Amino acid sequence: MKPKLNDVAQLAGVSVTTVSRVINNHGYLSQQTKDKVFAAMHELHYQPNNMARSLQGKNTQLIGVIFSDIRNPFFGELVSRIEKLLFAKNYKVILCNSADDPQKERDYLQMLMANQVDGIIAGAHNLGIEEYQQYGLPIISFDRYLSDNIPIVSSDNYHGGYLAAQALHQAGAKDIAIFSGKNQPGSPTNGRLEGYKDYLKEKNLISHVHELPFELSPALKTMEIKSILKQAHYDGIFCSDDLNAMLTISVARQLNISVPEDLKVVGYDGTEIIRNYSPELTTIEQPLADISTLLVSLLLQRVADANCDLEKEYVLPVKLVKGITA
Amino acid sequence: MKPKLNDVAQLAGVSVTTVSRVINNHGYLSQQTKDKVFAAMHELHYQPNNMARSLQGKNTQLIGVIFSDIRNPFFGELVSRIEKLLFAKNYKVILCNSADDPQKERDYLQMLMANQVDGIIAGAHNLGIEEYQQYGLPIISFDRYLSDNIPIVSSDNYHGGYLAAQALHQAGAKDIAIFSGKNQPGSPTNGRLEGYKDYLKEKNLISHVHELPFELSPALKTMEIKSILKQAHYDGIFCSDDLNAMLTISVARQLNISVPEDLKVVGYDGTEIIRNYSPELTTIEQPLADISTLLVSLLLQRVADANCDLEKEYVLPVKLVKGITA
DNA sequence: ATTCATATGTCAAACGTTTATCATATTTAT
DNA sequence: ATAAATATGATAAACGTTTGACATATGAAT
Repeated sequence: MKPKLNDVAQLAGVSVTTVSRVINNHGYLSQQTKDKVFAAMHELHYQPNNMARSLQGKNTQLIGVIFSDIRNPFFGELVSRIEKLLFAKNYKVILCNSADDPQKERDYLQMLMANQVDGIIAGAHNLGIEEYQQYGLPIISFDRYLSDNIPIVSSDNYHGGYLAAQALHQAGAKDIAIFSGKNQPGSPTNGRLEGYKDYLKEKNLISHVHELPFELSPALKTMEIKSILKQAHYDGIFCSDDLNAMLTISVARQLNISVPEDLKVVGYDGTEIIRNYSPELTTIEQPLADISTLLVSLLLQRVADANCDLEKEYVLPVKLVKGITA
Repeated sequence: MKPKLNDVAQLAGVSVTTVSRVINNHGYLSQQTKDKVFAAMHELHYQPNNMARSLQGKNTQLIGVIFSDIRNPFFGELVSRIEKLLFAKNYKVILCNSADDPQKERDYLQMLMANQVDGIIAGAHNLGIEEYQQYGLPIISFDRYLSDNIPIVSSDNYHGGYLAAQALHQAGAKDIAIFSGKNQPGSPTNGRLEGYKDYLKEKNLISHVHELPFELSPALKTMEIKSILKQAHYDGIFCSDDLNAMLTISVARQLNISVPEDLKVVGYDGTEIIRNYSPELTTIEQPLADISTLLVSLLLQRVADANCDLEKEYVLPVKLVKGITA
């Protein structure tokens, strides 16, 4: 059997009370006793049972992290960073891939509650999840409105869209389209779309909006892109994420449209993996380090003090990363 | 306050015992009572406290999943699949990125113990972690020997290396190098290396082994690759993972070595993201769906019965995915 | 009329910890 | 010498749930 508090106490020749005091650093303790107890804990490979501790009212040190799917490199990097930051603060991450399935997201929320997580970082994008409000749990949202008292951290999507359009235009493009995600109300891609539109309006250019639903498989997206590129003759395309940009560039090559000479492309996200392994792509970089740091820091503030005053929205600046595609 | 068993009981007008019996489907219960109880649970948004349940001896339904870093698309996809499979079986994943840091891995193991996880899937690659043996916890390992009683699931690295060399050779290459990871004993890349070497030996070709340490940044790897490509004149390179292959191809382009005409390249891993977004890459595909299914299934067998008989090693077949780079 | 399966209740112990209360030493400072 | 600070222990309640023991009631089958 796993060693318990009592076993440690016996081995160390002290009372359970004392062992517990050592572990929780509570009350008066001599160095000698601490040493004895730690030695015993070590010898037995003792690990306090977190279930029992948390029943007693201690934090579980568990944080639920909900995103649609870490296979998307953007979420992969974000979750990886969040995990690293939380680990450093002695928290553990329960990973929840919602797969853009509202029911799965709901189920996960319930599970997280049942597991007494201390808080949640949510970047999954299903609207109408009133569940988020009903649990009085610390929650911070990434890039999505969830409810009035849940702070949102996001990058400056509007400015990103604006910058992207500007980059295409300044690189010489005149006929500039956007391949955006599905434009649900409250979705972050809306900001990108608006920024794009506003820039074009300023320059008296016409905007061309194509929706490329998130959930399409790459093969279907490829078909869709191919059909668009064949019938319209854009010389600039702003893709609302880097993967779509990669696809667009690859389709263009297939159609003998040379990038960037005939067609300029700008992506969005700028993850490490894209910057490292596809440095040719011009893209709008979201500040992932700052985003994750802020998400974690805000959440831990709320965990420490459920009523602490936080802003409703934190918008972090984006920047253009020049490759050669625009 | 969160509703408890007692609150549900009162609302439903039954005893706590009955509510608990309903939840655990234990003993005789009328449909009417069940309905009343479920209705009350629903009305109160009741969620049983898993901490209390697991203290009582129930499973936590928590599984620790340790890999070096989900930013690597291979681990990202693997973890994503594992998460999905476990979720379907009502398990939750505690995500552990060991970052190739033995101390972090050790700390994580302790944390997982403290959190009473029901089992662990480990794909982190730090040797000499005797900790794995000392906890009597169900563990399944991916692609790495951990200890005698821990089953290993892996793809057929040897055959993968063999296939890769063969593909390069059959595409016309004669001077075939391998860019492998660090060749620690027991590391999976060893198999790939051996397969590569054996194929070349069969064909009376000379093997050229270059180690490209995992932990190098892409920029440093790029430098390294550049220097290798400049001084040697290989016409075929087997990279022991797809990201290195991407880097190699991109360096080749910079040096005006055209792929595949002057240099053929084969990668390893064949994740969805690579196949979808870089279909030009010829690579050895690891069967991620089967790997994750097997990892989860073996683990759950061990969770159900700690002493169930499992093989020491499960080797799954790989296959060559033809792109245009070889 | 008796037995048996079904259905529910009361009560209490148990899981492993934390923590408050009280008690009792031993040291240190005044 | 006395008070205060330091150090430890014994005991027990509490966290929320499960489960076994036991009691009791209803309805159905014999």
